[in-house]
Parts: sequence; C-alpha cells; structure tokens
Amino acid sequence: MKLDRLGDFQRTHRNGELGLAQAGQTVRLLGWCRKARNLGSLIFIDLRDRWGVVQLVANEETASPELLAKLKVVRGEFVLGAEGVVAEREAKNPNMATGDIEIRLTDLRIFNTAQTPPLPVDDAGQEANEDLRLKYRFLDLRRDKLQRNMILRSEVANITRNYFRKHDFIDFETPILGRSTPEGARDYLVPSRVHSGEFFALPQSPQLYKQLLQVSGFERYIQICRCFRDEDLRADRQPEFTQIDVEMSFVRQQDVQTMIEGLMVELAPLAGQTAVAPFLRLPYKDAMEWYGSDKPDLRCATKIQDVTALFAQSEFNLFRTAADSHGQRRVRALFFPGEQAGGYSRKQLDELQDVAKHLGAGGLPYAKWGKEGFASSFKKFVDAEAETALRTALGASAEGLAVFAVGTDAQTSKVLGEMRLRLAKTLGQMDESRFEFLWVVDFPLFEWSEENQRFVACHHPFTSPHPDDLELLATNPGACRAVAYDLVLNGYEVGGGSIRIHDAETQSRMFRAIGIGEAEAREKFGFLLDALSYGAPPHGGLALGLDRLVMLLAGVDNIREVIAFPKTAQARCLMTDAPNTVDAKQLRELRIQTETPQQYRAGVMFFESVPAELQAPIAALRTLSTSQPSSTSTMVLDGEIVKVETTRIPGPEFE
RNA sequence: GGGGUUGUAGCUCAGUCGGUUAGAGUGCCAGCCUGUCACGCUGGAAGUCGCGGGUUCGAGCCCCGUCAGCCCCGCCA
Repeated sequence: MKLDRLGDFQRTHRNGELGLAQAGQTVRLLGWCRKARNLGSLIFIDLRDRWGVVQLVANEETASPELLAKLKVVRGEFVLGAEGVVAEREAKNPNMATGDIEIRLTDLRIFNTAQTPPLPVDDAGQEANEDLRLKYRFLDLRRDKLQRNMILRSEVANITRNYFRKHDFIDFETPILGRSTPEGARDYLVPSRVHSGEFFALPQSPQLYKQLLQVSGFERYIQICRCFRDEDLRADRQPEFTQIDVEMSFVRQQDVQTMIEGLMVELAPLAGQTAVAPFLRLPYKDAMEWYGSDKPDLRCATKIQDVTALFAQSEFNLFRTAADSHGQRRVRALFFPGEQAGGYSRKQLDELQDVAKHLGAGGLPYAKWGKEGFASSFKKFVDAEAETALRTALGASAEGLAVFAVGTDAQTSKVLGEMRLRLAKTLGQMDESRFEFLWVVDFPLFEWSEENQRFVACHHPFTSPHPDDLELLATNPGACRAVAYDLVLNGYEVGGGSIRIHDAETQSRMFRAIGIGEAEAREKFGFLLDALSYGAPPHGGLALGLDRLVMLLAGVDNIREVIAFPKTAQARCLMTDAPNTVDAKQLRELRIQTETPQQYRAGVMFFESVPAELQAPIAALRTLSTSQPSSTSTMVLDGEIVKVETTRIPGPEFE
C-alpha cells in the first residue's frame, strides 16, 4: 500500500478538545486508529492522540470512492490524518469526552500502517503479562494508563522545580562519572580507557557534591537526578531511579522538614489529596515499638502492644521465658477488633502463620474472641482469670483477633509489622483512600553489621550525631541517635535526609567510630575533610524518591508503572536486552578480561539460506560468550551472509 | 544468596484421576450489515502446552534439570 506523505498536513485541533463549540468547523486531526468499525456502507473510526479520542465517520453515499477505499484498509494502530467537519452526533455517547460530536470525513491520510499489536493497546481488555509489556514497551506506553502516569510524572517534576525556584534554590548538575565510595550500596562501575585498571562509579546519590556546594556558598541546592545502585530489586526499587535531591545551608531539621512539607502540600492535589502541614514527627523508637516498622503506615490505627508482663506467672513456657529475660525478649501483640477478625478461620490463621515463619518466627500464637467464644493456640494455659486480664490489656471489649510474637525486639517488630499491614488490609481496617504523611525522626546513627563485624552508618557517615548523644560516639555508638529523618507516606519511605556534620573534627570522630582510620579517611574523603576545614556552613538536606512519590500519587503499587523504560526484577531490559556482552576489541581497549561461567556454542536452528553441508561447520565453529540463553547473530560463511540462532549449552569453565 | 509463584493459540485464561483430534473468550482473516462506540451475524485460519531430559503402553498433567516474568527475605549508607 502506498502511504500518504505528511507534507503540509497539520492538525488544527487536538482530539480531546473538540466539542459542540466547534460544530460546523472543518478540522484536521492526527493520531492513531484505536478502533475501526465497519458497518457496511457506514464506517466509524476512533482516532486517538495524546489528548483524547474522537470518532470519525463516513458513509457510502457521501464519501468519494477514494476515501472509501482508504477507510476499508484502515486497521488498529494505523497512523492517520483526518480532515472533516465537526457535527453533532445522531447517537451521542455519554461515556466519551467527545461523545457529543463526530467528524464527518472529507479526506483521510494514511501516514503509516501497523502490524497487529502483540498486546492490547487499549485499557478496556485484560492487561498483558508484564514480560510482554516490557518487551513491547513502546506499545504499552500508548495505553491511557501509562500515558497518564508519564504525564503525572512530568507534572510532579515541573511543580517541584517551580516550587524550589520560588524558594531561591539553584538547580545543579553533578557528575555521573564519580568516585567509588566504600560505604553503602554496590556501585555500578564504569571502566576508564584512558586510565586502564581504574574505574568510575555511577552515583548512588550526589551526596558529597551537594554538601560541597554548600561549602561553596550556594546555600540552596536542588537537583532532580538519576541515581544508581547495584542491588537486588523490589516492586518499589529499580537499579536506576530518580531523586529529588535537596540541600540547604544554615538550617535545622525542622527547617528542612517545613520546606519539604510545602512541596508535599503542592503535590498532594495531583492525587486528589490534601496534605496538611506540619506532619506528625514520630521518633524511630516509637515507630518500631508501635508499628514494628521505621516506615509505618498510619492509615491503620492498630498499634503493637507489649504484653510480656501478663505472662510472668504463666505456665506457657514460650511466653514466660520471655518475661524472665529482663527485656532481652518480649511478648508483643496486635489486636484487631470486629466480628470478621474474631471469626478468622483456621485456614486463614495457618496462612498468616506461614508468612510469620518466612519472616523468621517459630509460629504465630493467636487468641480470638468470636461467636464461639474464646479460642487460642495456647488456650490450655489460659484460665478464665488470665483470659480476662489478656482481654483487658488488649482492649478487647468485644469480638476480635490478637496475634502474638515473642523474641527480640527486632524479631517481633518484623513479624508484627508485617501482620499489622496484612490484617489491616484483609480486614478492611486500612483506609486506602487517605494519604498519611509523617516524619520518622531520631534514627540511630549506627547499626551493627554482622558482615563487617563493626558499626556502620545507618544513613551515611556524614550524618550529624544528635547533640545530646555526642559523648556516646566513642563509648556506646549503638545508642547514639542521628539528626536524621525519613519522610513516610502510606508505609513507603519517600524521602530521607539529615543534618550533616559540618566540622572536620566531628567528621573524623565519625570515621573513627565506624572503623575508618585517619589514613583511609584521608585517602577516600580527603576532599571532604579539606572542604569542612575551609569554613563549611551548618547544613542539611534530604532526597525524595521521585519514582516512589509518583507511584503513590498515581495510586499504583509498582514503580515500573511510572517509569518509561524500567528494568525487570533481574535488572535486565527486555526491550533492548541490556546488559549485553561487548566486542572483544572493546574489552581489549579497556584491558578487561572476563570470566564467563558457561560457554555458548552455535545451536541447531538455521535459516533458509544455509546449505545443508555448511550447517555442521557452523555449529562446530562458533563459540559465543553471551549472557543470553539464545540469540540470533549474523555471520559470513564462505562469502554468504547467514543468520544463526545460537543457544546456550552447559560447558566447562571458560578460561 | 534463599523462599514462593507463574509459563498452554497474537492476547487473557480453562484444561478434572496421566487416556479420543488440547478448548473458551478476545484478537486476526473473509463475507454480510446505515448509527456503531466492548457494534452485530456467518464462516475461517491460528498450538515447539517456556526449554531439555526422565518415568510410562501413553505426559499439557508425574519426576529431575534449566530459562524467563512476578512477589518476598537477605541486601538496599
């Protein structure tokens, strides 16, 4: 089929903006065919562009033979230009924004055809599997849902830039090629050709640069920047992600928080929500105690309770030994009121217990008060008096379900934190229509790393110790609090920051506390120590996860839905097949040798042009190093270009 | 690194106890159709049951391995 040329065919209107106001006008529109409905001598086409969908119509009596011929070949996703007159419809469609009107076609241009899409492009049907969506991301992105998400994302970025500009922040760009740092996540490394054997690291965050810009006197820094972490993925974690990175001079914790709250107040309406500043400030210790999480979801009111003392005299050994442990181990509980909770079935409780076990619990003791009265996994240890005591302690006035965890605070927090969210959701005791912002503050400065057998910085090693805890730095680092704060929304950490250390002496003490000696500190962070010694102002800031924020504003539960070209959970791009192996020549230039655990050989599938007598030589000849289980490559054999499908076979270790 | 789960037509899925020629909806193709908008009606094509091996008279179904997607734990300053 001969395609039309765009030539000077320009749109006069966007599809979404047409209505009865334009009736009678001749318009030119552009877009994709969402759907063609051919009723014989009457043909409808739904034309989609970024702004909406409008119905085109033509009938046999009035349309020219040329126009009719074109209309009959149009299929889904063809790229069209339409010229026609806006007319009030005979049959209006109240479900469609432009449902009052249609375009009576006078001319149609077909700028491109399209194969039948491998996945549904409209949102009406069922969504395709995600691997398919990721492979054909360019088509998936045509869908309304993703278009809306991308537009929302752009809105968030624009509002953010305007907000900070309004507050005199300066927009910076910091290096993508930087220095690998010892603390924190694994770095993505970039080999340097010029300096063979040496590597740049992609930034996990522009942390040090933004601090140095405070030393330089810019006072207010903002950057919307890409960050990279070579760690395993989650539904809310990608290896490259976008931060709204903020840093300010001459500020206290509350100044940074107030600034960020102002931004949230402006962003919340994008989700039809209202954010009311100031947000709740919840100490880390209380968050862990009440919610078992450092990012509590406050849309559920239920709190964890300590019921250890109730079992001091109990014959239930599991619980009593905790009571005897002088606080080392505790019995903690969650109580959910209501008929539904009290009527929880054995099967449901077993499922919950499985989850608890996966989180490291031995089981999930429970007690429930329902239609059949009191039931519990440890009922034989609970007499009437004990039951009353338990009931009173839990505030269980009527029916309901309590689940228990016993162990160290870390253990019980992990289990009950998860149970709290699960039960709240399944029992409908989580108001998912609300937005609940809060600040979690007073984080510990350090945590013990089993792997390294030393304390490591919880946030990062530039975080200011809490002024009241300075002397603990050397004596009891584990108890030292930090001036660090996380912004939490609906159980997600959407941002985190701190007041930084701004004097070289405190910074040195900090390095000492985490086992970085003078010489090592000098070598790795000499530039920072230098900077701090030349008049660094008191400063602090925070970084917001843009992707997560947009995810929550969009009301979706996966970060991939708000990223145009995301990676899979295995950190691969299904569309481009990145990462991929590179030419030996490239590696030689970089003086890099690779160890490949398996060798790959040309496989068994050949394309039409390969004569039979050449197939065996090809199979024998080619040994490929590729991470792909199979791939197609082109090679020249006896002067003939052939395509070879290579498949991976197990082989000896590659030398 | 570990655990769970999924993989059957272009797409979404069903497939019983291992037993005839592997089905449905949708999409696609063809014909008919002047008010559709999830158009309708009639007909048709369409399958490496992810891949490899095994058990069996017989495997989509059972076993072993493997690849890929998703979720979680560890990890993520």
